[in-house]
Amino acid sequence: MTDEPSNKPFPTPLKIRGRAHARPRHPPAGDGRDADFCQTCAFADVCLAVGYGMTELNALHCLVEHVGPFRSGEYVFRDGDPFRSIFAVRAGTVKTSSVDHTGREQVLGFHLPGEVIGLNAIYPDRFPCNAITLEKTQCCRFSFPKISALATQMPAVQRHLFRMLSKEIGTAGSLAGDHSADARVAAFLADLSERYAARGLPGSRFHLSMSRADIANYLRLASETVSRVLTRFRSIGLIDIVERELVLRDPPRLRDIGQDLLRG
Amino acid sequence: MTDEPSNKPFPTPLKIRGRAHARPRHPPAGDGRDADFCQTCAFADVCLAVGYGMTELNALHCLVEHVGPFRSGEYVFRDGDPFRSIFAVRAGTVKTSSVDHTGREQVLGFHLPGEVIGLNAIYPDRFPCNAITLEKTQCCRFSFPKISALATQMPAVQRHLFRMLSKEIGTAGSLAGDHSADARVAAFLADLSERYAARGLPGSRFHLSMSRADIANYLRLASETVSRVLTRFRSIGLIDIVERELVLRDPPRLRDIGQDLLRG
DNA sequence: CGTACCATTGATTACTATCAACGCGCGTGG
DNA sequence: CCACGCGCGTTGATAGTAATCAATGGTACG
Repeated sequence: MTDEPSNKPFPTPLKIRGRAHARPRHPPAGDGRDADFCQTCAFADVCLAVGYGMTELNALHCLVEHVGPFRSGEYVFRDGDPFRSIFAVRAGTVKTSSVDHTGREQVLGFHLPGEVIGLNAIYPDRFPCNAITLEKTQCCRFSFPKISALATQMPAVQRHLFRMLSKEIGTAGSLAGDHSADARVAAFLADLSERYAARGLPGSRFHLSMSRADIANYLRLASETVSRVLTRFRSIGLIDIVERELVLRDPPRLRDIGQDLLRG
Repeated sequence: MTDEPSNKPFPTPLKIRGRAHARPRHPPAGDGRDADFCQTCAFADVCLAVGYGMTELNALHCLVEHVGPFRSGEYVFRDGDPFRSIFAVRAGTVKTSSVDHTGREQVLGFHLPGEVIGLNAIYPDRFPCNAITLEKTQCCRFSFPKISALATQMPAVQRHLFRMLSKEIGTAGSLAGDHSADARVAAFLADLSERYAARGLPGSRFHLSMSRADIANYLRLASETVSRVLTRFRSIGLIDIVERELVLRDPPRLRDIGQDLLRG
């Protein structure tokens, strides 16, 4: 649930980005802010691992296509769509969810800038869930056949894909335990905080782009319960929250309350 | 949660096995029953995909090591062990579980013959759980560096690894929903049934190699609740169960009760 | 300015955990 | 050989956590 350690330091990523974008033909990329976006990208460490000036690096960047911007509530992909690409969130937030046979939505996850979605579609060869933007959002699209082919030539890419996939196995199972509503909410907030921090964004003060209902659905609680827990957390000084603006006042204690969930 | 479709038919696997075992040097393999074991192996379809007589096929089989037999209650690997290999169950049953900070066990899964364990260790580079045998069990060990190297040369192997990893993302999340005790138990039994059937074993009549407490722990229920549900299922003619011998009397209805959990 | 959605709070219900006791089978040791 | 202890499974009684039902206030948007 914590983030990829190798992502945290970005010694000299901008130069890499600059070089790569020297030939941005395929996608509609090339605007001035790309370097900033890529800095948070889940593939950033692959680029670093590869080194400068290699043809493979260009290959990786050439198979990226920028998609979006999406407005809030749009679909990046839909449940049942044939699987051809994986996506990385460049900016914004994406919610993945499926709809059960009774028509009820099941939120599977929230995905922040730099995170990859669609890996769970490889096996069924169709997307097993919807990906819906929660705010204005931009994504990168990676053709999976192309990146697979690249992986056979570049062990670093293959290794990175294996690691991302393996990591998701762990995160997918982390909600499975039977935990109290307090523990679930605390773990949720602490996890979001860490993921923001891992991408260089403020981890103790951020905006919740999802509704209470989405949080509740994700945590398998009633939205009323989420509301009550947040109110209680605020009343004991753990957090400040007005609307969707959140301030963590005691992250260690929050982590502690949610520790069962945070693969402790 | 259902099994790999491409595993179900085994047109002509035995010949492949025979050829492969023509040079069983590395591992202590080579006994007469290997063909039977491999027939249920998770890598069987890879072998099929590769075709006959290829050097890569030999490479795949050469990097297999047979480990065990383990007696009931032994460890295949332990939480925290450095990750070097993935394992496939050849015969028997393996339980994976972790221990939380309070010392309580958390059962993550049960693994039947032909299923692979250890994929969730790639990312942390250590095993994030224990793997404990529930009965007399034999496994195959695949060096991960070696199989990774092989994957760069053989797209079919890479593809298979990607697919297995992706599949586990789905299964790992399937317990996350908030489902009734009835639904959980029904889904558990139906899932076991299908997995046995997928390997050519009788799917409506089998032995539960795990205790009620293990089942309950896995399903995040109390063992008393599992007991009550099983008793009720028997009383309404859904199943027969004495001790750990189980007969499914109405698999469709069982699936129906557990449908929420069984993805779709 | 009204409508609709979101969030909060209160009252009640229900499911399952927990506590407790008992039966059973099995291995051990007297 | 039998008594005993132990682990496992079942069944009963009680309690607690969170869901559900219900109502209200606030905010955004048309």
